[in-house]
Amino acid sequence: MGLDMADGHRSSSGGESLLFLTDEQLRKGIEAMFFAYRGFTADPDRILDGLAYGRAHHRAIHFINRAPGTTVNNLLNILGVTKQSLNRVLRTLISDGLVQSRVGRNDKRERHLFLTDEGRGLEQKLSDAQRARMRAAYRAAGPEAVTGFRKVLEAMMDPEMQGSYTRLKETGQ
Amino acid sequence: MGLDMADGHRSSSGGESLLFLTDEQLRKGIEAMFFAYRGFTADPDRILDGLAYGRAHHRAIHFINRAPGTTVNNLLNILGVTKQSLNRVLRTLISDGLVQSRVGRNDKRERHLFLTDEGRGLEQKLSDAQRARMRAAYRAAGPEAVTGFRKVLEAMMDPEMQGSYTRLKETGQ
DNA sequence: AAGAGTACGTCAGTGTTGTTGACATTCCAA
DNA sequence: TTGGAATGTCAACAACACTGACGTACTCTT
Repeated sequence: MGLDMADGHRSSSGGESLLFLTDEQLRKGIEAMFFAYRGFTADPDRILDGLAYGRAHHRAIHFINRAPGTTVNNLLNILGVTKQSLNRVLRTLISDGLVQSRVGRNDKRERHLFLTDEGRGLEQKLSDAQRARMRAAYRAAGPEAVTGFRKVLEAMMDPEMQGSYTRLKETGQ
Repeated sequence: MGLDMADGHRSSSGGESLLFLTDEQLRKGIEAMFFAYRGFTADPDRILDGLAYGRAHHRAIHFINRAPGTTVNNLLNILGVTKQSLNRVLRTLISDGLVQSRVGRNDKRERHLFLTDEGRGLEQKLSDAQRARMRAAYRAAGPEAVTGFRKVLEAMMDPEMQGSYTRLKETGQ
């Protein structure tokens, strides 16, 4: 009961080599996610530290760049935070001249969000850093590993988020 | 310059199929990490919500369970936060009777940390939830994908954290 | 034209989690 | 035994999430 956890899934029935589903394997995966996510955010965090921004600003900038003209509501769904929380971030980005907010043409209640040149500048800096690490990891692991990596991550998302992810992947709108 | 980013790595030289290193592929990986991490923490977060605890408490409980008798300093290095931040979390866990802190025998400055029965109970509940999602993802993706998944994640960690990860993996202390 | 509903912004209050700074205790080595 | 290093604790503060309530502007339905 101490360290060795009940290992209820080792070689259950069938002869299908389900060893990769043991609790030990799963725990390794959990810890790998934890440590890897730290590395994943470390480089952008260092850049943001100098400025008055945080991870929340990075996320907003990333997705506005990804889907220019997106509405506040849209962004809200993607980021999964409250509008009050997002608003605080957007307010600073807009007043600092990194993001521009335009009133909708069809529906004037909506605000469409765009990066300014300055905003794109910061986005580049951040995503260059993040891509560099991702590229190194991809290169070290090889193409097949990358396929598996993405497969597992997609299966780990909440279904609605799988939707957001796929939609972004396909259309970019 | 809007959506389609400069794609400086497509089929560079050699004939080695480096298509998996395009900026587009990297960006997909980045977004996959973002959405997947949300799913990864969602289930434990829901459980913690009811109690007065957060993600930091979960992390502490996880690694104390993983390495019983670990010192505060040890835990500090693994978690990558300041000792003051960890201390607040430990204080509530100890006063709530989930964690026990014993003064070191050799070095009385050190505190060795253990889960109580109650602490182990919560740990089980949390890790059951997290493992269930991980298991579903693993099963959906298949064994080869899992190998690739872990490979990429390990390459993404900071080197020091690779150390912590491997050490945990091998010895379990 | 009136009323209901939607999209966005804001104010106020709260909780978790990170930070720095100051400080007490303990150990070890000069 | 004294000074420095290691370890852990307390206090105050900042970032960023949350809820709840409200105001404004606009759209859609009847």
